[in-house]
Amino acid sequence: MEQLFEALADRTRLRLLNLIGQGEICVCFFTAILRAPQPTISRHLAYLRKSGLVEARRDGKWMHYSLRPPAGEGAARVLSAVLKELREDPEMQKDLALLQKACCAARLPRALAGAPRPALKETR
Amino acid sequence: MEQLFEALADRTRLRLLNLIGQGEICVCFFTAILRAPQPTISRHLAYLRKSGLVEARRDGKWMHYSLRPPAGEGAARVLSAVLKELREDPEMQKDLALLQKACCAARLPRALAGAPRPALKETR
DNA sequence: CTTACATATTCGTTAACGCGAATATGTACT
DNA sequence: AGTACATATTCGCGTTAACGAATATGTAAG
Repeated sequence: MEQLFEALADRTRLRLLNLIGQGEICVCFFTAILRAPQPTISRHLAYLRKSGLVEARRDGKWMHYSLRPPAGEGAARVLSAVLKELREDPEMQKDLALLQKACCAARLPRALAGAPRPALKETR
Repeated sequence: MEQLFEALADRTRLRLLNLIGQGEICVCFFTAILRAPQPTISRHLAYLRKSGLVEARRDGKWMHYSLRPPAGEGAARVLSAVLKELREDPEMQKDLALLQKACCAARLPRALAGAPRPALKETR
């Protein structure tokens, strides 16, 4: 349980989780949306992977990350309360807006040209 | 929000919160139940106080700590989910059992003689 | 096989954390 | 004032975490 909170005790990781909560997303979108250096993103994703919160899937050159709901029922309830609460934060909302925009744009910005679009769940 | 999780990312603090969730308790009970050195307990309580999760009340020589529910509705929901989940952990259950015992014992152990008994909420 | 690109990992440094030991503060009692 | 007790704080240390910079891995394409 502390391990869960260690994983959540970092703003970058919370922003990543907030995005991953929307569906399966590949790394290049994270770096574009968070505007953080790629090694930083990669390290935090590795951290989340080791803590069991997310899982990765390789697709050619791209790595897609998605949420892996915790095994225990209680931990799962905690996590979903966290994800819900995150959406109250202005920066998190901005991140989500950027993700929506990137997802639906007719042409992706040059930094993302060719990248597979994230598969977002339908928004409630 | 990260600050909340930094506070939760430590086993000692989780054990303290688990106990404080039962009602207002004074420091000597924490040291007796967790069997940890007094400065350690005191430091972690200070940490929780600074993070706004608990508040302290002086009563003569004794300091009583109690839960301070987070301001935001979402954060409050997260915390209560956490507290509920904590009770699944064997060590946390053991701590609660020791607390109950200390609270209802006819005579307190010598280490706690004279200490004000915690005011536990009724158990559901 | 070389290049290009997406992603991951390593290295070195700096900052924060948790702890034990020692000490300080605050309160009650005499 | 002086002692006893409950609690808080400080100090020094080893461990861990995050970061930028550099480099390595893996895959696709020519």
